[in-house]
Formats: sequence, C-alpha cells, structure tokens
Amino acid sequence: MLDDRKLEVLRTIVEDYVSTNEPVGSKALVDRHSLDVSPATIRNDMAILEEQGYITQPHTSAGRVPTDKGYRLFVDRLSGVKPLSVAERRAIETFLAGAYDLDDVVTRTVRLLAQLTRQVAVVQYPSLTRSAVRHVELVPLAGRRLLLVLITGSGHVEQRAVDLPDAMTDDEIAHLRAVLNASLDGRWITDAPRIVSSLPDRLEPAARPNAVAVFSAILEILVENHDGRVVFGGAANLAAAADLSIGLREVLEALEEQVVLIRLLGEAAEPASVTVRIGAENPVEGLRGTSVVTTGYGGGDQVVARLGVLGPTRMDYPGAMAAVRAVARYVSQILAGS
Amino acid sequence: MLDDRKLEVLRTIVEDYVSTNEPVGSKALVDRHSLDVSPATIRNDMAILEEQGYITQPHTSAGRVPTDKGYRLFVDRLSGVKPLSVAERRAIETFLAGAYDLDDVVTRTVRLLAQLTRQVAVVQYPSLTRSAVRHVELVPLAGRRLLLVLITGSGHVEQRAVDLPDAMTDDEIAHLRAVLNASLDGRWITDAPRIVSSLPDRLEPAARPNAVAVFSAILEILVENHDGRVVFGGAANLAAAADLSIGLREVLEALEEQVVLIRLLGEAAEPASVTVRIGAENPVEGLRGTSVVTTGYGGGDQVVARLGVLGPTRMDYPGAMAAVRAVARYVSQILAGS
DNA sequence: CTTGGCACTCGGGAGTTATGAGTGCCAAGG
DNA sequence: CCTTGGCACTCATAACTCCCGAGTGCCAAG
Repeated sequence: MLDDRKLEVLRTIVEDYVSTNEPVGSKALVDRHSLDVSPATIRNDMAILEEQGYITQPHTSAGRVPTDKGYRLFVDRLSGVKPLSVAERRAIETFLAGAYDLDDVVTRTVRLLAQLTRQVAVVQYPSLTRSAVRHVELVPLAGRRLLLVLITGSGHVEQRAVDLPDAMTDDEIAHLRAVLNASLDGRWITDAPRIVSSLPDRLEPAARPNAVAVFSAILEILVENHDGRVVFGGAANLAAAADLSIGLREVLEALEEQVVLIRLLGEAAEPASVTVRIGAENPVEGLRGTSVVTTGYGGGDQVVARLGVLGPTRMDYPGAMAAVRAVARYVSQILAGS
Repeated sequence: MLDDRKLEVLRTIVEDYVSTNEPVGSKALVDRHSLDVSPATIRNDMAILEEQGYITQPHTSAGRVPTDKGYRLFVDRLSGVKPLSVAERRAIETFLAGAYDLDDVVTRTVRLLAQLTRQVAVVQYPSLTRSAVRHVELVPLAGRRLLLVLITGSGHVEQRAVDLPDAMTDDEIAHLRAVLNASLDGRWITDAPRIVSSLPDRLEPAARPNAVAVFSAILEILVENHDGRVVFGGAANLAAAADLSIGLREVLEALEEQVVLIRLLGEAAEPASVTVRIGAENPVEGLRGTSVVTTGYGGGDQVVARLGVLGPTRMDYPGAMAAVRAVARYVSQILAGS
C-alpha cells in the first residue's frame, strides 16, 4: 500500500517542513535530498500520500504539508531516536545537579526541558501516593492554631495551618504528635487515611475534638495532593514558534488552568514510555493544533508523576522525545538518590 | 502653562485611547464627551500638548496618542481613585478566603490580580527577613542524610536535605534539635546567622562536624531567601492586549527570569504606597513599552514583599492601582491573621 | 513504473487609486 | 487674547488590478 519510497517521501516532507516551516514541493524535495528519481515520480507518490490523508496542500499551487495522520505515521514508524549531543547531556547533568530540594528540582527541570526543546515544558510534582510518611510535626502558632507539617519519604514537605476548637497545652501537643508518628511513620501515604480514621478511638475523649481537627487536615492534605500540581515554563518559545499558526491566547489560557495541565499529562496512555499526542489526538479541547510529548518519571521503579513538552504539531518529534526521555531519567535518578 | 481645559483634554485622550485602542482625534473627542468648545479649539490645545511632549501622533493624518510623559501626568494629577465594584470586592474576599498555606495564598493572589486587572500579575513571596524562627526540625533520611525543616513565624516552611559527614544516632539528632530550637525559636531571621555562627562553641568537639553541616545549610536557606521568589500569571492577558504593539516574545522571556522579576518589583521607590512605572521609566530593559503598577504588602506593619501587575503602557491605571492596593491589603490581613 | 512535457491554478507581491479621518493655518468674531 | 468656522493638505488604509512563478495534475512515450 505504501512502498518504501513513499514512506521515505513522507519522512523527508515532515523533516523539511519542520525545519523550514514552508510547504515542501516535489522539486525542492528531490534536489535537497539526493533521491534518484524525478520530481514527476515524487508527485505521483505525493498524490497517493495525499489521497490516503497523510499530507495535504494549503492551497492548490503550494507544496505539501503533513497532516496529523502524517505526523502520527512519522512518529510511529519513520523517525529513529535522535541521540542527544554531548553538550545536551552535559547541560542536563549540570542543570539538575545543583538542585537541593523538590521545588528546585521541578523548577530546574521545567527550565531545562524548555531550553532543550525550545518548546513549552510541563512538569508535574511527584504525587504523594507512592511515598511513605516520614514524619509528622505539630508546631503551635498564635492563638488556637497549629502548623501541621507532613514530611514524606520522597523528601517533600506539606504544610498546613489548623484551627483548633479548644486550646492545647504543649504536653497535649507533644502527645498527639507522638501518637501520630507512632502510627504513621513509615506507612504508605495511600494507607494513611485508613489509619488516621481509626485513631480517634485510641485517644481520651477529652482530646478528641482537637485531634479530629488535625486529622481532617491531614486527610485534606493527602486528598488534595493525590494528583500532583503541574507547572509549566518556556511560554516565550510559544510566542516564537506560533507565529500565526495557533491561537496563542487560547494555549496560554489553557496552560494556566491546573485542571487542563493535569489532563494533558494524565490521560496519556502508557506511563513508562514516551507518549506522543498529535493535534486532534490531544485530550484537551483548545489544544488541538498542538502536540504533546510526555513520559512518566519517578523516584524508584514507580512512576510518581509525569513531565513533557507541548508545541505546535510542526515539532521536532525525535528531538523532543529524546530530550523528554533523557530528562525524565535524570530526574528519576536524582529523586531516587535523595 | 497648562490650563484646566488642556489637562481635561489630556485626561480624556488617555481615557479614550485606553478604552478604544485607537488614536483619538479632535472631532471624536468633542462629541464623545460633552465639551462645550469646538474641535478647532481642541486642536489648538492638542498642538500645545504635543509641543510639550504629552501626546504624539503615530502619523500625520491620525489622532493623538499619549506619550509616557502624558501617562505620567495623568497618573500623577488627573486620575482619581476608581473605587472597586462590589462584585470585585467580593471576588477578592472569596478568592483569598479559602487559602490555607502560603503557597496557596500566593498562587491565588496571582490568579486574582490577573483576573481583576486583565493584565499579567506578579507576586513576590514574603521575604523571610522580617519573620521570626518558629521551629527547627531535623528528620533522619536514608543514609547519612538529614532533612532540615525551618518553620517561620509567617507560616512559611523551608526545607532542605543535608549530607552529613558522619553518622548520627537518634539521640544526637534530638540533642542537636534541642540546641537549635533553644537558641533560635522566636528570634528574628535576621539575627539567626549570628546566633548560628556562635553555636559550635557550645557543642562537644565530637559533635561539631555534623552540626556544622546542618548550620551551614541553615545559613544557606536564610541567605537564599533573602529576597523572595517571584511568580507571575495571566500571560494570556498579554497575548490579548499586546495585539501587535509590544514584543510578546521579549516580555515573556523577561517574565521567566527571576532576576528580572525581582528587579521589576524591587527597584520601586516607596514601599508602602502604590508605585507606577510607565514605559521607559521601567528599570528592566526589554520591558520598556510596558508599565508596572506595584505596591508592598506584609503580615503586620512591615512590608515583607511586593506585588503588582504588568501591562502595556496603554493600561487602565486607575483600575490597576485600585486593584493592586485592595489585593495587597487583603493579603496583608490574611498573612497577619495566620 | 518512471519520466519529460505541458497546460493550468492560484497565492501573494507590486503598483495604482480612492477614501476619509484628521490636521494646521488663517481670518473673522467675541 | 481666545474661540470658531472654513479650507487646503497629508497620508495610512483598503480595495482593486495585474503579474509572476512555484507547484500541480495529466498524458504519452520510454
């Protein structure tokens, strides 16, 4: 149905179009790449490719442009893995090596990805789901308030102020802290809600109202973070790439919506390998017209969150996929090591 | 030099231009506002205003547009305070009321400001400088690592992993924790470095290497946060406003640089009142062509950080100033209360 | 199946013109 | 001295036309 040369034609069309941003014609194609056939032959091939929906022409007297379907075929079968340059590998290492806390890792990862791919980078904070509770700390604040600090095995710190119904003495606080740590330390976050729910029975009735306030705060923290927050960066790249093609406005609006970002990363199919969503394949309405390259990353073997890049469908897929994969690996290493 | 009517003319030119985004001519001006003079008179006034550099015309046969100097005069002398609508006040309260930790307050403030002003919002995290140390927590991690958690009076939590030179027993950790809290709790952050530096003398020599590692981590946290991180949001508003006027690309690039953002907020003159920087007055090169409206906010009487909005010089200054001031007050209240 | 030839299409740039909003200036009137 | 109506002038913008050439599809021959 599509012989080797037609596939090769499609491949070069994609590559040329990505690099030049101009529809590619049969003539330009033959002499830029040393194909040993004539333009007429290429035209015939193009006609077939167009008939099958892999390419299209913006107007009658113009060259061809890949369709979403064309990019899809390109990504699935035609593009090899583009190895990263030494400089790029070095950049990844040095960029991420200096990070010293989770916020910093995420922030740097965003910048790094944006810089490597010249696209918008999207990084999700590791979900707490796969972590263990490391420590719970209660710190009295002014009035009847406590600061609840929850430290996870992945080194993340969650904090929250709690309004208490009754005043608490330091001893009571210490006791509650001891109970919490005895029950929770080392347990999986996913198990924590169940454990916490069973705690009130083990306390004296007088201490319960305050304890319940603290417990519900813990539960809220756990629930809220069930899916990690997503941050993005490199919007400036969008402005450059999306000269007039896609609605810059809409894309920016979408990116500023947490819900959208989570869907963008979350609905990707296989978590471990690199996933590419092209144009209309995109789950987010309003981001049709853009492509997303994502993958999972995690501290150990577990995938705890996802990251990726977003850009116009006219994107350097091999490059983006290589960068995303490499960055995800490095981030995973760093998280596992700390 | 400039009589009342000329000032009034300038005022209406600014207002009309801001709302319509089109150069305003003498004719349009007289019948939109019920001035009881003829267009010819207005033209004479305009000629004077232009001569003095308050307005300019894009091309010969077009209306007038305010210059930076014109906006400056408008802001300084011609614009009253535009009171916020009831809906806006309500929005501020409800939007910020639900916030439960510092990250959340900042995030919501950004969204709120961006939404109210339809500009890019810029919010700085409160600097630690004006806070007291509330509590220091040490949590053993895997290997010879500690997680250092520093909780401040303003409810902020700083965290950092520390690599220890030697192994530490739980008792040693507890002792170090006790020493730290005894020395630091309730002290100003600004005093902390001096205090920490004096601590090693009070420890047994054997414990010093580990302690020093922890101490230097504390110092680093304090130094790093000397000026708070700055986040922005509402970039989508830029795309809408800056149709073709300012280089969207450059502005986005500038916004993604922490250093630039800090300068943007930091070099504003008076901390307590609302500051307006118009066009070329802007300290950041590459953000000439945009205006910035900022003010300080803080937990108590102290200004601990700044916030504001950024947009094209063609901006609704009274509205932006009102929104910035109101939001800053509410945020201050919230921080003071928690 | 490939290739050269050839007529055809049509987007986009260059050149032209028409339009009208807006101006500056001037002389007359308050 | 300020205001006003009149008037000639400017010039960006839009609409229109023309033209070019890249690129195509088709066909007949190899």
